[in-house]
Formats: sequence, structure tokens, C-alpha cells
Amino acid sequence: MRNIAQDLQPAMALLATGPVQHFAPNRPIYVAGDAAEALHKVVSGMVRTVRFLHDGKRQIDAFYNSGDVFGFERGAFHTLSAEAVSRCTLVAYRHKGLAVAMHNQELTRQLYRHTLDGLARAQAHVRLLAHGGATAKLAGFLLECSERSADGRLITFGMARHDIADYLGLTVETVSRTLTELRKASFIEFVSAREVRLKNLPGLQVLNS
Amino acid sequence: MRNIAQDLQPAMALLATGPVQHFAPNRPIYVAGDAAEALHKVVSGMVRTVRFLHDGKRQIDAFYNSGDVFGFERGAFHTLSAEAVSRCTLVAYRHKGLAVAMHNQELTRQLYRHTLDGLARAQAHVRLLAHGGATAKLAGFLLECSERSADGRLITFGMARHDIADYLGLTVETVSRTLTELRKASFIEFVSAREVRLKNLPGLQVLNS
DNA sequence: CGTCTCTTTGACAGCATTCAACGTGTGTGG
DNA sequence: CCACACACGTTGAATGCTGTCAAAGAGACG
Repeated sequence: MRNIAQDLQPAMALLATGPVQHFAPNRPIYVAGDAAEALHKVVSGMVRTVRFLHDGKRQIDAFYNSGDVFGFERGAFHTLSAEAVSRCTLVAYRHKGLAVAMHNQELTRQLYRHTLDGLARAQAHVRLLAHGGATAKLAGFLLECSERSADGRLITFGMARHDIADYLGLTVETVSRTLTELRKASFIEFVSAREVRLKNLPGLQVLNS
Repeated sequence: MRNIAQDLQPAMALLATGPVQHFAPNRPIYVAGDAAEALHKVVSGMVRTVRFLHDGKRQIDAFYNSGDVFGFERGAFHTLSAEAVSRCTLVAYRHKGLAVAMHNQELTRQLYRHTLDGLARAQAHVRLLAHGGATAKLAGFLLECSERSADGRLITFGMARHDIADYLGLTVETVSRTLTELRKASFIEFVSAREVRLKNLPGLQVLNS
């Protein structure tokens, strides 16, 4: 059975590249309310999309790594802010150019595929958030990181504990505590505070289920 | 009684449509793992997309009302199941037809827009789930229902308490308790168990923030 | 070497879940 | 028309987990 998404060729360049941008850690890329003039593709480093709540709390909608495209909006303005997590470089694809590119069927399909990626990502995030316990959430988060890592068993966090907490709807303390519990139970092993070795993938999948 | 063809006019009028389908409450529309052969548009009634967890628990990914399109998948198979909440009628758009339709720029644009709608919906859901308390979640849910209701102050739930609970990552008991608290605090008023009048919209927005 | 941020750990209070029981409504068959 | 069954909804009490407040340890960088 063929599906439109299957026809898309991920290997091809999305578009003729726009301006290349560099950002230092924690620098804003765009802010909620800004005009949404372009999509952004991560060339290197890591990006987070963020929502700031009225009570001062922060919520992370997604993390983006090399190859990921972000900045999709339904309307003319950004509903989220985007920030550099680590030092990173991006390429911008302006919507003006995209409108023209819609004549090109291949590019249209790639754009569609990246949107579907974002949708799948958001749905996976919902699954993570709705399914109860802190242990389950962390296990799920580790597995998510694992899938995006070169070595599936060695994860290098690009982000701080605080970022993980705001992504999972937990507090920093709970994240820290739960990670140590996972370590004590031999599910994981710390190389450093930001590097984790997964010692029991099946076990983590059970915790996550 | 409206003519089905009328509902199709604004979106994808030129597409070859599959048969119109009718479903009784709680009947499956498709199941996770099925081949994703078509998108579905709700003509009338309400649909939920569902994820069944290994421990027997259930999670609702989204609710869809008249005019909404669902069934977007990144791969060739459905990752979620879809079920009728109420008695409902749908129209299917097969991917075969869509692939041909990608030549038509206007249809492509509409398809893209519906995907963005799904993305925005999922992001709003993430926001709801991550932002703490049961009261905040219910307030957010009521506001979400309000925006989709003809009369913004009178909501008619199509779904059971159990569905609301699985959508918000809560238990039925907590949903029930929290709704009565909101009633006692005069934020809402029950016409019946499935009909609520919102008496304090600004107040609910504060609770939700 | 000192300062700052990040991370970890502890104690306690608060809130959601769990288990249990009781109302409520709806539809079916007698 | 009534009675009953069954699914849905509400309420109560106790447990357990996460948030909060507080403080100390660990790295990074000048």
C-alpha cells in the first residue's frame, strides 16, 4: 500500500538554501508573536521550542536536532518561541520562496513530510505526558533520545535537567531523583551528568509501556 | 438534512471520494496497525483517536468534530485507532486519489492546512497535559470545547467522563470531583450531566493559565 | 581560587490515585 | 407501565507520589 508520505525522498535537499544563521546557547531564534516568515532547518546543534506561561513557568514543546525542521505555524504568527539549546547553526526557508516552490511537486511532498514528522513528534509527546508516573516518563524520554542517537545505547544530553523537567511536565528535583533511582536499579549508568549509558533497554521499554 | 456534497465543497471538492460511511457509537473506524489507505473527514458526529497501552489503560489522542480531518500518518500504517464517539458519518479520501490531486495546487494547500490543524491541535493538547493541576486541565478542556461550540457558553459533551479522563491523563473520579468543584465555585452550571453552561469564562482562563 | 550555574539529596505538605460504595439515567423485557 | 439490569456518574477515605522549600555537592569558567 502506498501512502503519499512514502513517496517523499528524505535525502533530497528541502530547497535552495536561504541564509545560514548561528546562535549561542540559550539565545532566542524567534519569539511567540513574531511574524512567521520562515521555516528553519537544524544543521548542527540543538533547538527547543518553548511556551512561557503566565505564572512564570516554562514549558518545552519539542527538541530539534540536525536535520529536523521547525517553525510550522497555522497562522501568520509564531505561537511558540524557539531558542538555541546548544551552540547551533540553522538554515532558513522563507515562506515567500516556499509559496513559489509549491509549484514543484517534489518540494511540496518534502514540506508535507516534515509537517507529518512534527505531527508524529507531538503525538509521541502527548503519549509521554499522559501516561502517568515520573519513572515512565523518564524511561520514555531516554528511549526517545536513544532512537535519535548514533549509538542507541549511549546518550549525550544536549540539554539541562531543567529542560528535561519542562519537557516532561515535572520538576528538576523529580527528574534528578528518578534518574538516580533508574541508576540504582541498573537501568542506566552515568558516564557524566550529561552522558548516560542504557544498560537495560527492554527494561526501560517495560517501564515506559 | 444537509447534502453531503455541500460539506465537501470548500475542501477537496475535486477529489474522488470513497464511500460515505456510518458508524454507531463506540464502533472502530480503523485500528492501529491497519494500512493507512485514506484520510477521513467528519461530516457529522464525533470521533476519537485512541492508543491502547500494554497495561490495559487507554489514552485518547484527539477528538474530531464536523469538518475535521483525521487519519494522517507518517508511514504506511495507522499508529492510532479511531472510534466513533457518537453516531457519526464520515467521508474517506483515499491516498491514491490524493497522490493524483497533488498536481492541483489548491488541493495541496488545503491538505497541508489540515495537517497543520492537526499539529496545532496536538501542541494545544501537550500544553494542556504538561501544565499541572486537575483544575487547570479541566478548565483548559472546557475552553477548548467552548471554542468549538456554536454557543461558546453552552457546551454539550459528546463524550463520557471516562473519555475526558483518558484525554487529560486523569481518572474518572478526579474529573468528576473537579467538575463538581468548578460547579460549587460557580465557574460552571450543569444543565444535565452532559451539558454545561460556562458562567465565568475569564475565571476559567485564569485557572487554565 | 572564587563565583556562578547545574545537579543532587532530604523532609514535609498537598494533591491525585486507588479502592469502595452509593446515586442516576436509560433501555429492554415482562 | 413497571421492574430490572447495566452503564454512567458521583462521593468518601486512605495511600502514595510529586511538588515545594531548603541546603549541600559538583562542574565550568574567568
